[in-house]
Amino acid sequence: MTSARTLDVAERLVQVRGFAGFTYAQIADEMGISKASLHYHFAGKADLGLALINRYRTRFRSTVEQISAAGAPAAESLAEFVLIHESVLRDGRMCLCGMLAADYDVLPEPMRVAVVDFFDENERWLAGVLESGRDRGELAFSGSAQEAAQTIIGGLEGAMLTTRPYGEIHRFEVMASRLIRGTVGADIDGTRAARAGARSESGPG
Amino acid sequence: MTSARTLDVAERLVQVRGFAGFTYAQIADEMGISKASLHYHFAGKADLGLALINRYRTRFRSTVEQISAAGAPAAESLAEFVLIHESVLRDGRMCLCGMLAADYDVLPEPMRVAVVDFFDENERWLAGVLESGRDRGELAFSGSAQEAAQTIIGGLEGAMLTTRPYGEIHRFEVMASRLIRGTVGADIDGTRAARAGARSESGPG
DNA sequence: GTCTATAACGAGATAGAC
DNA sequence: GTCTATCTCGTTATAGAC
Repeated sequence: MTSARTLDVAERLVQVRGFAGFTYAQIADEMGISKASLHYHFAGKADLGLALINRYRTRFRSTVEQISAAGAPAAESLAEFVLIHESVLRDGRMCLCGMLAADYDVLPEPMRVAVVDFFDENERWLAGVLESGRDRGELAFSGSAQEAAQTIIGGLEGAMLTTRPYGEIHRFEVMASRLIRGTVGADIDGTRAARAGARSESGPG
Repeated sequence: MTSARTLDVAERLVQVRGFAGFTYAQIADEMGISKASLHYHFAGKADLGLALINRYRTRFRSTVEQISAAGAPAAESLAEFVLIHESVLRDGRMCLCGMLAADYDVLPEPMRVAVVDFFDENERWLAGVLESGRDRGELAFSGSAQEAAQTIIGGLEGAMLTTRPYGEIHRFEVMASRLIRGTVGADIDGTRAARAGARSESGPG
């Protein structure tokens, strides 16, 4: 249990402060335990960092696979994919692996490999969504689905990166919407509106 | 002179390692002087960081103003804007302010303000290019030029961020090309090809 | 599994000679 | 302007008791 809580706290710290900018002392303080206890669960910062990526990647995978499994129209799946990122940003965080991509040069080798694996995996998943969306005539783009997927993933990471200093989620929404429309010709604002509608209907209004 | 050299060395270190990941000792080593000497020129890390952003911003401004002054077609100006980023990436670096945007939460307040100012200024310049390009019928996009500019700048930052771990500049080129085409309907590959042609003509071949 | 204590190192920063 | 020497603090990490 402590391991999981440690990962929760450390994850947020890395997403907010970067790999070089977070410390065992910060985790320990927040959890109300000692630094030494942390070392029992994660021998070193490199081990903790690697565990963070692996858990993040697994969780991310399960989320996107739920999206695919729903079998919704491509535009809707894309909107959900964007919403994953948006929810992270709403919490004031950068994507874990986006942050670690910035820190890439100071990462221990095993973490570097894991970060690249994360992007590769998401790129493959997204390319699959784009490919089948194009097959069904729901999406339109030239060239390979892989390239389009790279463009979307990079664009979302950049949207998070440049929005965070402003603290205005609207910035991200606008960029993501234009990015998806421009890259594969899909409109995700419909899903966003439906979501907002669903929220207000089920809300205390 | 030492101040300028210090900024050169520190700039690269920040672009590669982040603000929390670079140290006075690294600068001093590389320059062959002592840490104490650095403190004579820049009292603290916060002062050095602020000086870095201000110089970067000034240099960036002069570069983009040269682009506008050339009065080339919008697509060409956009290609030049992309090439600024590409040349940074070729050197294995992240955009200075993109990197600092990742480090935003650990930056001293004056640096935070300067980072946002940098993005605001470039967004204004780019929005101007897009607006006049649309007026002349060279570009096509819906909504405000400001939003389109935000999308492009964010997209380029993200393209740099996600390309750097792979070390394959081609990734960036593909993303940038798609980003510009998708956002404002311009093709920058023409300028890229012309550049490559010019290079091979003037080269030793 | 958690603790206190501490080691070992590197960080930013300062004093004062030259 | 640059140096050596040093300070102080924070960092990762370990030892060993409980």
